[in-house]
Amino acid sequence: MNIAAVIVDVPAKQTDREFDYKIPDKWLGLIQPGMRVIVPFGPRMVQGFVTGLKDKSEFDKLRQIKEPMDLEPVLNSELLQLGNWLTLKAMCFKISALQAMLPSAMKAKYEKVLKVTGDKKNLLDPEVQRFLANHDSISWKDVINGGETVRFQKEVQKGNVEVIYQVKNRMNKKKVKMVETILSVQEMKDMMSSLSANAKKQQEVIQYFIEHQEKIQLKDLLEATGASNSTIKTLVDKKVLRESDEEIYRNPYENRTFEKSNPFTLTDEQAAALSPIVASVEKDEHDVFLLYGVTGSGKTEVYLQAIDAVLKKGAEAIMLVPEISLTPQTVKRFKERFGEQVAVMHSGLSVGEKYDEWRKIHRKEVKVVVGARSAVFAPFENLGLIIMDEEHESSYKQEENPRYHARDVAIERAKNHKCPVILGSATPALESFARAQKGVYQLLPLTRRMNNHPMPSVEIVDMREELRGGNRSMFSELLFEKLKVRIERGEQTVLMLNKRGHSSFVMCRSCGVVLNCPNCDISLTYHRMNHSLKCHYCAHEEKMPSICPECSSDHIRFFGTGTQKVEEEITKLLPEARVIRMDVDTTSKKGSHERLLQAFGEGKADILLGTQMIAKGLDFPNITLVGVLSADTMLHLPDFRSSEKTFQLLTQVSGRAGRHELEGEVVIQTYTPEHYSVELSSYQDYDSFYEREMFIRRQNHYPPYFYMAMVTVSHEDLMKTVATTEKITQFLGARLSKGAIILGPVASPISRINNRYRYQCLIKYKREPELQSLMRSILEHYQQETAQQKLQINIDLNPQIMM
DNA sequence: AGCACGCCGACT
DNA sequence: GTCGGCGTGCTC
Repeated sequence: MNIAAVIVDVPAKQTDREFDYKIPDKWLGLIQPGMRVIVPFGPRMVQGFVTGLKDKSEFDKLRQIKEPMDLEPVLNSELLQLGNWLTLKAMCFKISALQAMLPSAMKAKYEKVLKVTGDKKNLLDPEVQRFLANHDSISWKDVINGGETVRFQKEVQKGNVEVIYQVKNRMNKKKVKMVETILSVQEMKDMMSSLSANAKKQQEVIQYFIEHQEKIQLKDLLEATGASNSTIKTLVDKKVLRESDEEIYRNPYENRTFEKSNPFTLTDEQAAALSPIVASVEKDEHDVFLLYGVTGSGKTEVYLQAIDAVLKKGAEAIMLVPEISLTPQTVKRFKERFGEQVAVMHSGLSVGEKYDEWRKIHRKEVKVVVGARSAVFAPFENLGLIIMDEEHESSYKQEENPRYHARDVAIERAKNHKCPVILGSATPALESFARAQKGVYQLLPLTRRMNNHPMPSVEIVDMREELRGGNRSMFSELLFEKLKVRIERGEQTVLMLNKRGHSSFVMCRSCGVVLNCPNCDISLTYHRMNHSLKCHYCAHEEKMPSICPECSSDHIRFFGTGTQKVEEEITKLLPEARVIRMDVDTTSKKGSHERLLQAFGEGKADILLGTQMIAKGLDFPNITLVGVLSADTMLHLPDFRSSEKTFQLLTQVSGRAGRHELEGEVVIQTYTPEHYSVELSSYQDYDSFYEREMFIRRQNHYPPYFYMAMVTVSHEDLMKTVATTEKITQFLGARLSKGAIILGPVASPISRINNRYRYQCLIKYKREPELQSLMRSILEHYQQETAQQKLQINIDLNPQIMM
């Protein structure tokens, strides 16, 4: 077994297969499947994953593995197999699937360095010598930036300079310097007397080690003794002390303490939901449970106790939460119950912190991981349970390659491990609820709120009426009155502005022109910070004009009610109200999300104003009013799921009110009060919504009645884009069954991004066993053109967003 | 993806 | 006659 099959880090169709390498004798037995290695590939070095070992290769001129990057496999056999599954499911390259399962810190960083060969320095072109100054190596990037490529290439040809390809980890293990003594106490005491009298600091350090023999961090030792680095160095040279580097974990929760919490007594409903889960955990059975519980019904406690059962049998659990709700509140509940056994994975952590949390899992130092989408790949080997909270959330679908849905991955992994999956939601995705109805998933309902708190009362305000009544502000009279009362009573309010759809776009009031991005067919967004206009799809940015570029009128201004504008209006109307605003602007800095929520929780504000990000996971006892400023902004998006999304969002945000002793009220402002998703969300009536929406889905042949696949084609040339999409559409039309519905080619809802036109073709189908291979052959057919970046073809086998 | 190789046009 | 443009094909 001295040959390794390796998937190299070159995401291209032609290299999307195993390459064989000889394992050098010194690494024999050490190199295992699942390890990352550095291998020569053509003229350069690349990272690769060992996927298998063998004795023979079809290929006879094998090259050798240069070196391993890991001492132990980073992907176990289950994850390697999952990688193959993911490759098929997401139609991505094998390398992309493997890399998606690891923290980004483990992606390779490549550097090309030029180094002067041996003693050839004085043979170099004087210009080259000058450019090198007194270094004997230089990064290729610097050579390009300095415009010296030609001269250096000549030197390379002459053999005066050699090219070195380096492959490095993106992130290193964090290390600290430790100091310890290598002498006995007696030896140190002897030493003390022989030291000269003016070596005061050395004496103090030795005295310290006479009193404490343990290893200590250099930093702490310096602090404790007042000695300096040079003193320590002297003592190291005198062979009194020894310095060493020790790996440590970056700890994002360093300054937090978590008080141990104990399981609560469950309500009858909770207990009834928990028992089949525990039974399944104990019997090592694969089941999918849909925990369908109204907001505030105590789903989290069921999760916690289910995990408890998993830990009791010595297994591990993955707890998935949507990115946005990974607030300290959520983390806290898990850390309080399971203490040091919990690792946390979410985008708020730095690359290094994520890497360290991952290593804790890999080294089996933790048993539970709480994290967003990618945590579904946590390298546990004895998985006992996977939980997906708020399973309807769209953030579980990765919208870039590999386009996987964490729900599918969770179920696939649970099958491999013979363990249950819990999908939890107050407003399940229609696909999930339909499966529960069919008995594919097991439905576990929680119909009542904890301690029998009533559901909040919801009032819908028709904003058209308000306008007719002469109220042109963004607050209806009702909402404003209720808001005033809360402030008088010292209770808290959550105001949600559903900004998606149209944010603060800029329009001329004279000629009606809307300012669009020159590269993308999308309106520019006004940013107050630097008084500029930005495109959210490309990097385009321009100054806010003072006159309309079309008609030169100065009646140009930004529209759309941004959170900033709402905040200004509140300050005008209720100057005494303290407002915390949460949106992309105020939460972009690391940890600011947490800080703002904490401040609100501590009662430092009366109003929490924000976008969707405040709809989930908030659980503060003092919130008695929730206001939705405009419920219907996302209702009219060109997406068949927009009703579902609206219903879910309104129901979720309403659930923020009255979760504790105080009763809650909700005011929903809308221009379409008659729409069923607005109306039914006010009764929190998921079941009726489900019936209504399923009827529409059936009529229009949408999921869950049909599966979907979407092909998006983009090219700089509009005609080429249309023609290619047309060809693909015809190709599929001729080969798919009669039951398949093929829509297209049509322009994407965002018809141009970064000067590339976008067309799409949507396939709705019930059963197409050939679909995957047809899609593969499409990709293959256009391989050359896509490789040259002229053409882009994106295939999503389960699109969540129609853009 | 890189990178080498190789085949054609415009320069010393 | 050579330099350098980019299309073509390969990487164990």
